[in-house]
Amino acid sequence: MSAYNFTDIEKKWRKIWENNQVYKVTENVNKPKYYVLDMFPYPSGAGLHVGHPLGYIASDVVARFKRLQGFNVLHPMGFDAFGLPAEQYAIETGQHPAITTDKNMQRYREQLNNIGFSYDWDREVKTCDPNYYKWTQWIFLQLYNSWYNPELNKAETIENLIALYNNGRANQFEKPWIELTETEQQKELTQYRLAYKDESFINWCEALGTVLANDEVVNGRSERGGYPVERKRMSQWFLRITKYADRLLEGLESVDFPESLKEMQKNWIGRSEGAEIEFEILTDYAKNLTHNPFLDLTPSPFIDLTPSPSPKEERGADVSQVQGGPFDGTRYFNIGKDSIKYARENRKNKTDAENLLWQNIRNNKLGAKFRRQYPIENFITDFACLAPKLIIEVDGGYHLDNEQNQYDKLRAKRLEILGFKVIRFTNEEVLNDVIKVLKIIEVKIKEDQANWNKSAIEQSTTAFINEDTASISSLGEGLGVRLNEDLKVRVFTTRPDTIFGVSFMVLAPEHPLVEEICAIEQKTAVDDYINYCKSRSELERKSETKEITGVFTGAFVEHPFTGKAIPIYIAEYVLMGYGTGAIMAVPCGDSRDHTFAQKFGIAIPNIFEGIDVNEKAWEEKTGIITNSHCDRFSIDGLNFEEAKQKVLDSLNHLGIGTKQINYRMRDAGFSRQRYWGEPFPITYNNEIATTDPIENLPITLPEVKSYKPSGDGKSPLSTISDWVNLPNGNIRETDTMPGYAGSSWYYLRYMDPHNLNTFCDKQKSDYWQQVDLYVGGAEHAVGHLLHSRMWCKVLHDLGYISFDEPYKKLVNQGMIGGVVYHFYYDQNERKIYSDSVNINRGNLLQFKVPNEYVSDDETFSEEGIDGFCKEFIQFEGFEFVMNNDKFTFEKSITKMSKRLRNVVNPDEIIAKYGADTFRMYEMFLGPIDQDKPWNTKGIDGVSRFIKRFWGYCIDDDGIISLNNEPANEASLKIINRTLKKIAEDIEKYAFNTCISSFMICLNELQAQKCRNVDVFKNFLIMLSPFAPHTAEELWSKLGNTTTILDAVYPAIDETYLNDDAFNYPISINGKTRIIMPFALDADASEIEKTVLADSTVLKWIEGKPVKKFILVKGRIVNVVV
RNA sequence: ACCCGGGUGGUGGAAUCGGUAGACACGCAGGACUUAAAAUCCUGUGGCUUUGCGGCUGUACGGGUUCAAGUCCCGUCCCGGGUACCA
Repeated sequence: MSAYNFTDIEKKWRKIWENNQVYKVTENVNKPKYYVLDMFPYPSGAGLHVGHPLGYIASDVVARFKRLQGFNVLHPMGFDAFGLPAEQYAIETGQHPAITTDKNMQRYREQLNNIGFSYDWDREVKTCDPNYYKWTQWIFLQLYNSWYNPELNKAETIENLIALYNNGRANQFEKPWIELTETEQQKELTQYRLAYKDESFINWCEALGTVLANDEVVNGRSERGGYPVERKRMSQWFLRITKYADRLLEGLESVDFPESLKEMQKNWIGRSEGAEIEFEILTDYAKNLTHNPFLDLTPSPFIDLTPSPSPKEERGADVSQVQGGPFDGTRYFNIGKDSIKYARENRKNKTDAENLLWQNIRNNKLGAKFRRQYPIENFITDFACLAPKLIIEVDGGYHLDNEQNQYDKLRAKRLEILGFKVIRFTNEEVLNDVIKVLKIIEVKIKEDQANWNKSAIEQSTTAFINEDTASISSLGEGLGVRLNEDLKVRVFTTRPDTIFGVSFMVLAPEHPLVEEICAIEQKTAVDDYINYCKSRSELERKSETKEITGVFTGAFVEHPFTGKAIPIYIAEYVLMGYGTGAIMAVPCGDSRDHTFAQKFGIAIPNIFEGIDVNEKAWEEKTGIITNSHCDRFSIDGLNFEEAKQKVLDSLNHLGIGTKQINYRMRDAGFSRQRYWGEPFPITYNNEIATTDPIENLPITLPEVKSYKPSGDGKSPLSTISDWVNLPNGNIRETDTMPGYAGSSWYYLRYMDPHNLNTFCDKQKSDYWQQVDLYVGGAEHAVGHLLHSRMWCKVLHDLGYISFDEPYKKLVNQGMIGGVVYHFYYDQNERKIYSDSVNINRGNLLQFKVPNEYVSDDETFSEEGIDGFCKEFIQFEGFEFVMNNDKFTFEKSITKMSKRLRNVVNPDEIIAKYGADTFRMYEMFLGPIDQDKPWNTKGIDGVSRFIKRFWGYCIDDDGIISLNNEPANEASLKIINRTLKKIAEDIEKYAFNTCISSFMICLNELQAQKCRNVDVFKNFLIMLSPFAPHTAEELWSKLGNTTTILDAVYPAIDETYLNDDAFNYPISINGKTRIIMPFALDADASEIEKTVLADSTVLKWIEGKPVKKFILVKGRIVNVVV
């Protein structure tokens, strides 16, 4: 046979393919389209390693296969070219990142071409190319100029929002829109823009004078150099991705992603459904405490919450405090602070009449929840019931005054507009015959009860709240002034069903209420605790073993059902950034609350039937609720779902709780204080952001003397004054965009890569539509994939593209690992331990060592140690604890990375075995989505296969040794079956079994001595996606003048797929004993007769009676005796 | 701690619906060719047992359902990934 000279063959065809532009693709409406996309690489200096191509090969196989099937296949490649390594290299060497990046891209392209991918390089996309990032900037402007309209549930242009303001939509400044200054208008709009600026924390490293990315920070120190890192507050760009939380979640239903990846995205978004519940604060009562309340909740000593009434006092119900004209019905006011204080005063100094009435109507005594001194709009009502909407006023003497009378009338009118009924009593009426008064109230409640339908209640709970605050507070953004904030703690809980298990409340130490509610006696303790929290760095908070800490505030809330007083604590374990920053603690149902209760000696009321919660909380959502009732309400005997619903309904009736959905996901930071990224098309005029007009795009990166950050936390761009300071006096934004900006939409640019007028022509995106198959690593599960999904939805909402999910199907290729060596070290003792040194590694930190410091015998030579310490100066002066005078590493398999320098280069493999063998071997390694360590051991098997295939088709003189001798039945069977199997397996992305099938097919054909040229032509076609060079060479040797790329995947001849006989395994009692052939259409009774007459079968039956005879056609026979 | 994956020979891994466990390879052992080596080809290769035919056993472990379980159910252990005082 003529030797299989892969080097020549591969070189030859690569050249021909390139010259003939065989991979060029254009929109062709006559063919169905298929879009196969790889996650484009970041062109690092280290070049490709063997892990990269795994996914690329898989997608290339699919692309080539789809082409054989007649699809118009888009299979592009490009580079995610902005990034930190090039910038760091620039800082070190002064080399412009564009130059290094360019060089690296060149090298990548070469390496990729060596593997024989079918990319249309005409469509190459480079994110650092101004012609590309022009459109990244343009999309940013679309984000900036859009807002998310919750009514339409989609993004729309900011002009629509401005129009709403012009039509009287409320704003935070409480003035008509046209009266706002531009700064105020922009401030208002900033709350809605999909791209906005806000203050937030960054990782600041003083020693390096730079901002660090999260993964550049290791254990609270900079990865490079190990310098301390602190959190610094800076103004940063954000993308309002949280508005898309629900749609990103819903969208997952419509796409074919791996379950685990969907799960990750779901967790990241972290939607949790629950309720927000208000608890009224009883600040004053703590002062009267004489004994520890926590151990003594039932029966509560605080059931009577009324302190001795103070002398009557004329309240100035105080028209003067009402700002502006109160009755025009269009403007809303938050209640003034003084009014609230005043309301509190009144709570303390109740009139006798009010007290009497209060004692008789509180705690749902009349079947409805009343509150005292309840502010509605700018009024303070004596008693208010939100459902039914009822207000009871008890009048003192001054109400007889004429002016006041007038005012009362007007106020009653306004309250009626809001849907409230006002009943008015005099002090005397109440004091003389409270029973009569109560009856009147009860009748009113009953009258209204008929109308207690849900929608009415929903209205009632929102109508009296300032529209602006309502929308904001429901989004959990904590902006604006909330009505009644001073009087209530709002908590978020996913377990409203456990409300009777509440025995304390916890606020985050940063909670704004803390200062206000804190009792004087507790002030010192609370301040100390807050200071303690502040002093603790992020590092300490995270690394320290989770010990629960906290402190009592001295304040209480009232339990909405039982009326008992519940102490309020502050504790670090409640985070200000999630939910409302406050929780109702249920120690019997939450382990953290349980620990806390135990530590602070708080009661642990048990509400779970038959479950012991003394030692441990019961966190399951199963079981029956008990001990959960008050006078008029009970959820005893209900399960989780029922109880939750009932409590929610009731809270809703009472107007103190609403269903609430919270998300863990935060808005995405979009600012980097770096050089090598897209500049923002934003300038500032007196702090007001102005967008660059589209015709000015791209805003290109200027040349800069030093790539070092400015040292004050700003990007190097800030040092170029003639770039920063524009002729018109505006100042340019000096942040740059993060790495994910460019990669969030690149799949669209491939469709129309050279368009100078738009990011992607709609006609083209309408043709190519979604990516049919997207292949890439799972490490992008949340970052890149969520961002590009969001961008896609925004572009869709704004009408630029017609689909709202970018990727139809996603396959995660597994990681190909490399060997990594590591050691354990003790930061305090300053010691580094060798392998097999007997020490508890549990308390030590691990450090992975670049491979170059490790010699073949896995030891660390003396020189190695020196070099190592020079590079990793944080270990300078550490003692190396040896084992038998040797330092040995521990070994593991990890992701190949430039940083660990354990990279295996594909070029070497290709030089030795050829690209086709390399391609097939990577596919043969195992399922595409599985992680596997790289080893070259098995490659010989694939290499032999290709050589054998070659040698079987080509004789010693290099002449085709296939012929026209008709193929026999067996050969036609195997080739047809393999054709079917390969097609099926590719659709299933089971590439490893494809390779096995090829081997089996060749083995059989060889055994059958089949050299039929048609059989082998078919073989070549199905082999070509995997081994394109070899297939093409043999294809042309067979006399074909067109490329095998344009061949048609052979039709499968069904007649060869079905056998007419089958070798039945005959088992007796489930154990296979012999094999007997039967025709597939053989009669069942015939088979039974024959089987039971067989001597071997008889032997195993041992004369026992046959109980059952099971025949599964084409599968098995089982005889049960 | 929680949520996802996964656990099959010396190794990588096969095994549509529950239906012959270990396909296809690597490695190893023996043989052929060769002066020799490489390459190539042939034979064998889960474990235990038996001279042999054969038998027993076997898919992390323990139970269960079934005529039949790697596959389904319950419990346990281990490995990998993700997330985390998220209420």
